[in-house]
Amino acid sequence: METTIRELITAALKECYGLEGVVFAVERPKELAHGDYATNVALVIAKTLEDRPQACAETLVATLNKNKPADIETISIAGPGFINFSLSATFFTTTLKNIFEQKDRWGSSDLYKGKNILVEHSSPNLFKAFHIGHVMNNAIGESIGRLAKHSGANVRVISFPSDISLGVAKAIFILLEKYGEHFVPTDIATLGDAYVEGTRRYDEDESIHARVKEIADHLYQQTPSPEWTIFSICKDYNIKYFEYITARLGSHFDGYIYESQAGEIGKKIVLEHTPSVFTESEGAIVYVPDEARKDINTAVFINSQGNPTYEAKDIGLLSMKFADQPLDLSIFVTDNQQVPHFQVVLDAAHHINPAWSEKSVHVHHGRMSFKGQKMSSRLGGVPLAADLLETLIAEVQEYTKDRPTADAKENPEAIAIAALKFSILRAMAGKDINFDPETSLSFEGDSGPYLQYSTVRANSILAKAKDWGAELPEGWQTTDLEKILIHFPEVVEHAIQEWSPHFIVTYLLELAQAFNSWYGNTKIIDQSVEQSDAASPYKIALTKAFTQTMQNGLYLLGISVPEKM
RNA sequence: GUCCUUGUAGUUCAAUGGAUAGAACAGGAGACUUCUAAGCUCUUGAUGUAGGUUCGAUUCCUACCGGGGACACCA
Repeated sequence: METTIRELITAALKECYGLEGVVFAVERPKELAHGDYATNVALVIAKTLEDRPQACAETLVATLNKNKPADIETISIAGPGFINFSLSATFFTTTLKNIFEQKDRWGSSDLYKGKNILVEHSSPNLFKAFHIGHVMNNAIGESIGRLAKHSGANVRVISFPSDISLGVAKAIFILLEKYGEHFVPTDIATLGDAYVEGTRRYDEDESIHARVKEIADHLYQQTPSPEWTIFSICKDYNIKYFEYITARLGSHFDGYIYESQAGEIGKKIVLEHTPSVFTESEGAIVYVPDEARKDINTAVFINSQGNPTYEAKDIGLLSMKFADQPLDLSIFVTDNQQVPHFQVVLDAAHHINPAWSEKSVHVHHGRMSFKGQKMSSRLGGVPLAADLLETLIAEVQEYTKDRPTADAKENPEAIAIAALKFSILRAMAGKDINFDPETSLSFEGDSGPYLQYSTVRANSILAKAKDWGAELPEGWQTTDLEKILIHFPEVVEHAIQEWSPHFIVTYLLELAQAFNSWYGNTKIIDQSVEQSDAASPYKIALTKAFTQTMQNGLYLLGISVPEKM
């Protein structure tokens, strides 16, 4: 519909003024009272035409009215010269029918139809605990992966685990010392603790440096040794744990690229492009950006020992990503601390293969900060993902305890995860999130559970409903719910264009509020009467359209809908 | 010091340069013999400071102030 209106206006501009190529907006007005679509075109052209915006609007509206399709009811002028379009009732019923036909595909777009998109997110540092920061990355990455799938593209989702590093060598040192060479991990905490302890010991005790470096060498060279054996076992264990925890959060990965693999390839590529792209400086291989680029730092790609740094590893990663398949888009998700790093890497990569930088999209999110002492008193330190989930699940169970409608067997984890993901995805990615469990993880008001609850309640009506139909009842007054419903595909498209899940969140809140408000004032089915009122089938259809839209939207956020709540 | 980023009610978040800056939580009030009250209705309250660009600025530009981050051999 947006496209139709746009074309209509473009034609009118040409007819009235002979104007072409005017940039104007067609959008959903903030106020529903202002109609279903609005355009600022009159305000835009008023200046070049040296006429009053209202006068331009009047001329345009006269022409628009002549060519008006049946789906548009009225075209009016308002405020400083906006042109507002109100749609006919038939358009809403057509949309409802579309929703029932398209089902799970309702709202999906074809922006990247037939393209190949690779999404990388949730890249863990093996041996380091999966904490709340990873949850944030996972929530955003998972949602972007799902948005990509709704863009018509072939999507592959991968993760880039950091496996071998000096830090891991420190952890192995501790494990060998404490448990000997026949160590077999039985829980994830032991590994995380070893990492922390190793880092501390390395800083305090210089006498272990030589041994730790030897361990690191053996890992890099894959030398048969006790450390290599332990490392291999622990790496498998960590990956299994990573898969377990991300599966609980709703993610699945199509594959992994390990940092150790990327490092070797990256080093080779960097050496091949020295000195054409990279230069030698003080024994290291560095990249010096163009002088005009003040926003990019010089960075070391291969250190003076001849080992690839993080930068070279990312060059290797880029090469591997683009080697696997012809990619149209490569999206990777990290926190914004790494923005400067990737600016250097992509700038350097452009000189090696322009596609690597041109087709890469870096989605960066803010970091979680914690409000006061509350978080630590509740969970202790930086919360691990698993601990946070347990705490939330316990709270959900407490909340649900006295609710007659909730099934005792109902999955409280789905509600806990919804609360968590909502608090992350509601905000525009890129900004830091001030994480206050008391308010951020609410089950009431604007929250994940609110969205779930609205859907569950509507579903329970549908379970009782019999006849339904999208035929418009006589004298039906179009509701806010219908007016909001029709915009879902545009919202999804916007979220895809910006790779911003928060547009979906904002929209679903608005939609759920409209439904709840309508629900509070309307009887949808009347069980006391033998035959429901004449409008009932349509109301049920509307409810059905609502739940379908909510389900599709929540899917894009990685949030599932329970049976009962 | 250089560069990047951010600043909106008491709090957590919205607002492609547009119409009266929206929600939610917290605070105050209320309705219901009704399909799930995690709900609904009403209410108090905000654009860091100073300039500039224009028909119009939370949005763009400049300076300042306050957060966050990066600045060569960690990831």
